[in-house]
Order: sequence, then C-alpha cells, then structure tokens
Amino acid sequence: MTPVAIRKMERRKTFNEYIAKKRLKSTKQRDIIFDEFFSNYMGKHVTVEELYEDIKKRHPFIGFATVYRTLKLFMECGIASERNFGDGKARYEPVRSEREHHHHMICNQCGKIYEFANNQVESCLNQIAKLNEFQLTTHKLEIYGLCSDCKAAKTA
Amino acid sequence: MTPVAIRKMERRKTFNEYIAKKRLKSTKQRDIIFDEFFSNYMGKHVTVEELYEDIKKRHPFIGFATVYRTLKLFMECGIASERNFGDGKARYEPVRSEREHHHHMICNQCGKIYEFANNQVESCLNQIAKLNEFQLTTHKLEIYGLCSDCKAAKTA
DNA sequence: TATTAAATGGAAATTATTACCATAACGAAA
DNA sequence: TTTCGTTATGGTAATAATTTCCATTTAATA
Repeated sequence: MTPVAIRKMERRKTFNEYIAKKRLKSTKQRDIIFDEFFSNYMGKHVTVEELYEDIKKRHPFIGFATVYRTLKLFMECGIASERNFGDGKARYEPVRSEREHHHHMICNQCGKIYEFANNQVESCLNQIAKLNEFQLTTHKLEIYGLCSDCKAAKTA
Repeated sequence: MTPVAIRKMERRKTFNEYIAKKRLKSTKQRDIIFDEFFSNYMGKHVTVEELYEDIKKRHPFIGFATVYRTLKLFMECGIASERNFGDGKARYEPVRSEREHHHHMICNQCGKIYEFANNQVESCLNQIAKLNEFQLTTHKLEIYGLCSDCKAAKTA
C-alpha cells in the first residue's frame, strides 16, 4: 500500500470516529467527497468550486451546498485545513501527518504555491506559545514574494 | 512628539510620495481616512466597516467605496497591511517600522488577538527564502489556539 | 418496519467586495 | 485665477463566495 493510501485510511478512521462521536450520519455523498478529496487533492490547495466541478463529472447528483458542508466537517475533525491566499476564496488541503506539517510560499507574480517545512520554525512557535501560556492548536505561515522563475524573467 | 506621532508622520511622507509618483490626487477624504486610521488604529486590526462607521460619525459625507479604495491604496504603498483571521472579512493594520514587525496569536474561544514578535523566526524565514531563491516581500504568521484566560476558565 | 433525527439539493438569502457612472474636485498650464 | 484634462467621489447596482432555508430523502436505532 502506498503512503498516500495509508494516510487516506488514517484520515478515514478519524472521520468515522468523529461521525460516531457526534452522532452524525455516514452518507453516500460524504463518502464520495471524502474519496475524491483524499485521492486527488493530497498536497494540492483546492477551491470548493473546483472540487464540486470535479466531483460533478462522475456524480452529477451531488449538490454544491453538500460539498461546502462536508469540507467544513473535514475541518472540524481536523483532517482538512483551510487556507486563504488573498484571492477571496478559501482553499482546502488534506492534512498530512504531523511530521509532514508544512507551510507555503506564494508568488505574487505567477500565483504558484510552493511548500516548505522547517523544524526550527516549528520549535520556535512552540516556545512562543509556551512562553505566552497559549495552548497552540494550529498555525499558519505564508511567505509572499517573487519565485525564482519570475525573478529570472524580470531581469531577463 | 510621541513615538506614535512620529510614525504617523513617516507614513504620511511615504503616502505623499506614492501619490506624487503615481500622479494621484490628494483629497480631503484621503486625508480624513489617513488621519483616522493612523491616529486611532495603531496596533489594532480594523474592518473596513468598522473604520467606515467610525469615520462617518464625524464626517457623514464620506462614502463606503472611498474607504475601501483608500485602504487598498494604503496597502499598495506599504503603509497598511491586510490580515485575514478566518471570519470572512479583511482586517487592516497600520504597519509599524521593520523593527516592530510582529505576528498574531488568535484565541479560538474568545477571539482575542495577541501580538508577538520573534527575531529567530524572522531570520529563519529569510534563510528559507534564500535557500529557495525566493525574493521575500512579506510574510504572515498566525497561531491559533486557546489563550491563557480561556484555558483557565475551561479547567475552572 | 416504523420512528426519529440528520442530510440533501436547489434555490434564495446574506455578506463582503467591486464596478459603474454621473458629478465633483484636483492640479498643471495658460 | 481660469481653464481643461484627469482622477476621485458617493451612491447604488453588480458580483462573488458562502450560508441558510425548506421540502424531501435517507440513515440509524429500536
């Protein structure tokens, strides 16, 4: 089994447990959305609309509102995270394991999104939280600027 | 003169220069909005609506769209920064000097916003950017969690 | 299977932000 | 200062993302 598939199973477990705990229901639609999201959008940053359009191809009966609601559900149980890169629409990403926690560099020119991870930053943040008696649950870090390609294009 | 007043003057200079460079016009409305924003919202995170409502009290002839446009102008010339704390509305904050660059901790419970600064984090980010040949212009860092007050209230 | 609570789809409502446009104000040049 | 071209303004309408509503369907439990 691939690492991606293993991760998917782990998320599925979390999701099922959340559903059970909150006395929610497991539905066909939720299964479909889960599958699409965790199969095709690992490491991506998908818009609700994009996900909806994609799902609609194979499952035309699924409603827009349901996709919204389901992504929110994924957020609540911690298997998806919401990002906001300043273009007015929320983006969602399947969370990976703690070990793979990462952040984003966004190019102001071409809009491309690069990922990076850095242990030193993470431990800094933990220290800061501790120092302020703040119980950290999540954090977001975004770097905006010019990617190497656009930088090169500019000087050329 | 207080430090706040000095800062305000510096921002004013930047703003005037930007206006001159871009052949824009200096208007009564822009003056009023500038003054309100930099006098009363230093260190705050104000919504367009809040700022508009506040200004309207003393200057009822100022329009909503103008406040929007002017804040965007402040952004363009780098004297204001936009924040997005996940409640669907953009917030604006007068930028301080580089030395005072800072980030935010947001309490998921009470919504209070705490500020912090940390040199180690900053230098980490610069290194990361350099390593990826990314030309950094800005960055945002937010910590979400439970503030000490809410944590105390929960266990009590 | 019957019952109850939750979920769904589609459309309408809401919210934040932007665009439009006729009028007003600015600023450079005469 | 007056004129003239340009930019800004205010009010409203339009747009775009997200949420709510509600009648109907579906899942879970007894």
